[in-house]
Amino acid sequence: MSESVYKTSKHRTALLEILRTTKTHPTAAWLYERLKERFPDLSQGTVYRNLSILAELGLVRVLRSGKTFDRFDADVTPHDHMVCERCGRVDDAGISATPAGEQEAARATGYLVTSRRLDYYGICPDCQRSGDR
Amino acid sequence: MSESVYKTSKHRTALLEILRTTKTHPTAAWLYERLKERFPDLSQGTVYRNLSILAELGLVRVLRSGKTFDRFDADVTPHDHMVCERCGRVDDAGISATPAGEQEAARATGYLVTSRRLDYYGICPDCQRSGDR
DNA sequence: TTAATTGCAAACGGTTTGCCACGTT
DNA sequence: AACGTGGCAAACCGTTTGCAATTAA
Repeated sequence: MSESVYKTSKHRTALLEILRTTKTHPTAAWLYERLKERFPDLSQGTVYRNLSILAELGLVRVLRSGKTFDRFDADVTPHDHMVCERCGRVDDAGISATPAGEQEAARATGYLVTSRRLDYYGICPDCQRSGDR
Repeated sequence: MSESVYKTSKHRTALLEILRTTKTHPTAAWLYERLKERFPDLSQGTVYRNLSILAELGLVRVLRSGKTFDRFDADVTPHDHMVCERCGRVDDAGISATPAGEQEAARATGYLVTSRRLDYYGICPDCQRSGDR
């Protein structure tokens, strides 16, 4: 996990491919199921290992969401997220709004700010429709 | 955990008190240690149970941070956070910046936005000082 | 050949939960 | 008496890791 020179691997390549053609910010479990279709004797460890390598390479973003499990995003350009508090779904919120307060916050706290994450929480259209509760 | 009418409890009261007089956004483990000083035969379950009750009552905010464990905040007014990527420390970022993009994002995605969380990531002053790596 | 990759299964670690005794109302 | 609360320990569950076999370079 230190100075490795990563070799290419079918699994990792396929994993990234799936991630890039998926807009739903999948969980590791979902990716595992999806990838297992192509590699029947795939193990969870492989998925987790490769996700962390992809994240290390900056090819994937880890969204540690409000729920207990992580979600992953192959779109590493800065953008915000909408998190549904009912069903846990995560959508893109479009272009990231004002980094306005960033400099101010950095100055006030003395932090060296390298990135930021903005998540909106609410109810997704589907859950609004299927009303109740 | 549904329609309970909570009774007062020394443990819960003390927990909230500690939380309110602490600016460091403690972890459950830290709170457990702290509270154990006052209640020597305290168990972890009690801390977790009470934290979740306090959260349910809106008296505490759960900051599911970039790290693997949660942090808790008794300041439930809207404000953002600075997360140190080196040591995991979490500070307040001061007054929350304008929710400028919020309406736009809500309109674009169809979400009913109820709240948002803005976290800045970077290096805290201490870690900047103790340089290296 | 050499080091990265994988499957497997056990381990990890923070959090949750079932059980029963105790405390509050 | 009725029911929330707490201690204890086991269970949970997403994730990590050690190991031996496999595979890419």
